[in-house]
This record gives sequence, structure tokens and C-alpha cells, in this order.
Amino acid sequence: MPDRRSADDHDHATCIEDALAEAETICAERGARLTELRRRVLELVWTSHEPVGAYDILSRLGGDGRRAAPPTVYRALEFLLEQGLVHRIESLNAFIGCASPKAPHSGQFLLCTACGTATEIADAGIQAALVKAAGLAGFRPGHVTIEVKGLCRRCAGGAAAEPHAHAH
Amino acid sequence: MPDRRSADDHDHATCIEDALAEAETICAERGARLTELRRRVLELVWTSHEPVGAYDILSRLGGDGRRAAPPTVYRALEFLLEQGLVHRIESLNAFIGCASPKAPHSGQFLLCTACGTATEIADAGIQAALVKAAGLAGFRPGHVTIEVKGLCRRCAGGAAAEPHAHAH
DNA sequence: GGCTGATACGCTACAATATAGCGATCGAGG
DNA sequence: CCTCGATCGCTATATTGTAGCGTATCAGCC
Ligand SMILES: [Zn+2]
Ligand SMILES: [Zn+2]
Ligand SMILES: [Zn+2]
Ligand SMILES: [Zn+2]
Repeated sequence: MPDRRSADDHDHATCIEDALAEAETICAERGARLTELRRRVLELVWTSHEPVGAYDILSRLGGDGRRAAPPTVYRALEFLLEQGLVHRIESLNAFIGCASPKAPHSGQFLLCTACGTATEIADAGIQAALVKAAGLAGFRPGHVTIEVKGLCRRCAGGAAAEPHAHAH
Repeated sequence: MPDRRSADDHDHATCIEDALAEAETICAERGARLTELRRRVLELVWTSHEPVGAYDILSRLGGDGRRAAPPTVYRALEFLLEQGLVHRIESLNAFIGCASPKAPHSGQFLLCTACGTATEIADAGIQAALVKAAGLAGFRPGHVTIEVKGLCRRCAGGAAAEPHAHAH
């Protein structure tokens, strides 16, 4: 199966389909209501592998004939966050689909400043180091935010600072 | 010398004095202009060990007879960020004084959700794990955001969920 | 001292992000 | 059908952050 975490060229339609199907399954198992609106918002978040702002979602929602206002989008996003289907990127005030939503978790993100792609990783070493450091300070950790800005493999390799073309 | 990173009871006036004195030294060495306004904003950021919002700073600035507007504060904060004298807490849209500004760095923060205190740590293990994980993904890291929400030693110990009294 | 260019600042207006609150609607269960 | 709670549409407002422009201030130089 294709790796949904990759920013390389791939059949992104499959990413979206898989994410929506998995969301349906997860919500069904939990008895959570993945309504048409929430499903549509999740689909819009999955439009690309770049974090998307709430107001971007809002404007795209309006395009389908339905009316929409900020609370509509924020409430849907709140639900998706609670269910672990999306993550919030704090340093960008934006949202991105979770690559592995079955077990809710705090995400670790690599954010390319050239092409805008966000890559979610789940590195046990980082998590372990963080828990250890927190323990030394007598701190009981809850939600963890890890966001690294830099250049992805594609944008760092070859022509150093030149972003590659991609769909927005 | 007192540990400016600690949230325990301490002579906080010393924290502020030390931070301002160190800022003066650093800016002098670099030929950067720590103007009266920037110094005042830095002092306000150091008012406590809780991250402070730009508009909080703004309202406190207005109290001293001078006029102030958002750009005034944001420009001062931009300077202080460039000089590494303050950090921005992304998950709170707020700012906090840097505990060790001599060598600019990306901060690692423990944010207590009960008492609001932010503790800056500089754990080499976390940094190493992060660089390693980024390398595996072919990612060239730049600025790193690490923010852990949870309960500090004080708020976690004893009465588990009961925040201790503190000045705001 | 006085000139000059660059930096810093005051100020108005505005943009972008997020929430409060209220009534209408929908949907599961009795 | 009826009821209750969850969801949604909608208006208004709160919070956070920038653009742009003219003035003031400062360092370096004549
Ligand atoms: Zn994809
Ligand atoms: Zn890239
Ligand atoms: Zn202190
Ligand atoms: Zn605490």
C-alpha cells in the first residue's frame, strides 16, 4: 500500500480515499458520528500534504452551494482533533490529516519551508528522550508539540534553495 | 546564583535584573540597539515565568503614560526574538524570556496547564534524537518547536489536579 | 556644530484567526 | 409521534498579527 506520509509523487487520490475509509471505520467503532459536514472537512484537509488553514477550508466549503461560517469549520475540526483524525500545526495555525489515526497520539512534524509539505513521523527515540527529560524536571507530560521547520529531502537535495513545482 | 529557569518561590526581582543586565551586555557586544522601548518590553516579558501575550504587553505599556499600538509591541518582540532574548510559544501565541540567551537556540518548553508556568530546558538527548530522525527522512532541520503541556512538579505532586495559588 | 542616511517609532487602518451565543434542525430511542 | 441531546446555520464579536506611511531619533561624517 502507498505510504501516505510521503510527499513524493504518488496517487494522492488513494491517500484521500484511504483516509476517509479509515475515518469511517474508526468512527463507527467508537460510535462517533462522522457526519457529512465533518467528512467533507476531513476530505478538504486531505486535499494535499500541506497544512491547511481553517479559513481555506471555509472558502472551499462555500464552493459547493452550501453556506458556511467560521464556527462550522472550527466545530468540525474540533471533532476531528478529538478523534485524532487530524493534527493542528501550532506554528502555522493550520491543520493536517493524521497519517495513522487508529491510536491517538501527539504528532511529530517535519515542515518544509520551501514546498510547504508536512511529514508526520513517529520516532520513538524523540518520545523517549522527551519523557525522560520531563521526568528529570518532575514534569508530568500531556500533549506534546514537535514541529521542525527546514528543508525536505526533495527541496534540500540538488538545487538547494529552489522549491520544486507542486500543486496548491 | 539563582536559577532563572525555576518556577519555585524565589526572588524574582533578581531574575528580571539579571535578564536585563545580560541583555544589555549581549546587545552591546553585537552592536544591537536595546532601546528604552525594547528594554521595557523585555522587562514586561520577564514579569513572570508565564508566557505573556503581545496584547498583554501592549496594555501594560500603555499604563506608563506613553502611547502604544500593536506594531510597537510586535516590532520590539521581533527584535528580541532575533537577538534570542525571548522565545515564542507557538501553542499559546505568547512570549517568554529566554533563560540562556548568549547562544541563540530553539527552545524546549514544559508548559504547566495548571499554574501556567513555562520552564525552558535544553536537553541534548531530545535534540540528538530529533536530528537523527530528521536525517533518516532526508530532512535538513532549521528552527525546532518543542512544547510539552502537562503538570509541573508542584502541580502534579500532592493534590493532583489542584492548581496552587500564584499571582497573575 | 550641522548634514545625512539608516534605524526606530507613533499611528491608522486592516487582515487573519478564533470564539460566544442563540435558535433551528436532525436523529436515536422510547 | 415525542423528547432530549447533538449538530448545525448564522450573526456578532474577540483575539492575534501586518501593511503602510510619516516623524523622530541616532550614528557617522563634513
Ligand atoms: Zn498523498
Ligand atoms: Zn520541500
Ligand atoms: Zn523568576
Ligand atoms: Zn504548575
